[in-house]
Amino acid sequence: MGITKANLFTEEQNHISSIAKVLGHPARIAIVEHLLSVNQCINSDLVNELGLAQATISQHLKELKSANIIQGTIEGTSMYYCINPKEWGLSHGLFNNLFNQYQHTTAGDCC
Amino acid sequence: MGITKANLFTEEQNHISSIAKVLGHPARIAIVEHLLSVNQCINSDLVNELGLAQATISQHLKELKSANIIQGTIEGTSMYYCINPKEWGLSHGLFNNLFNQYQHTTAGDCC
DNA sequence: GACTTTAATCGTAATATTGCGATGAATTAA
DNA sequence: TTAATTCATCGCAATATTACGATTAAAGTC
Repeated sequence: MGITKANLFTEEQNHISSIAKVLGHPARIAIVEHLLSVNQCINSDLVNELGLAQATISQHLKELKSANIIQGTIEGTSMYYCINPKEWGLSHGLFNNLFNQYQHTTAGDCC
Repeated sequence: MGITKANLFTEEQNHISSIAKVLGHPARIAIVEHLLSVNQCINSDLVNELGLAQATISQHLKELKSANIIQGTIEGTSMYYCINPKEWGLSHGLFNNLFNQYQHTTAGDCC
């Protein structure tokens, strides 16, 4: 069937998994890391940086943008992309909550 | 062509994206959250908990296990699963590093 | 030995993802 | 106006993912 049964899960589970899914590709991690270090850049910068075709980078940017992880503004013929501060902070919180749920103390009776 | 060009990226980029990819499905988030709260459980527990078929849960568990996020031990006819503390801590660090790279101060000249 | 429980694996169908060449639309430069 | 720059989108091929029924294998119960 190939279609995820989103209705079985909570809003929060769907949210964090959708962020994780978008980060689940090395090119998109590389894009995000580049944006974190240079603050903002355009498509062609990333083509030079990563060695993927322009259409491929554009597609990855589209996915990052549709997940609200990045945002973009037009400037002349260029599209400047940067991290979306709000969603970035939100995602940070979601992942922190998840990872911090692990209790070393009570995890003694583990497999 | 549907195959990720892993050689273009660093070990760390491939590592964090592979963890993100595995967490990029709400069922696997739900499985991990359940393991975090009950410490250990078996396949059939998750079938009851999530409402997905046994084969589907088994497949998700396999992916979580192949990414080292969980581990399992056989006990009779059951397979007990739990969080893999080492990989969990490692992943926590990777995501923390990523999210903490965002600088509110220098991000003023953003798009 | 026959039966139950448990879960991995196989096979299959539907859908999604990845990557890129080609095309098109928009702005800037000459 | 013509040409160059920039990037989104289309269309396609290769591959991966999701979901589940059916089957199989292993261990425990009667």
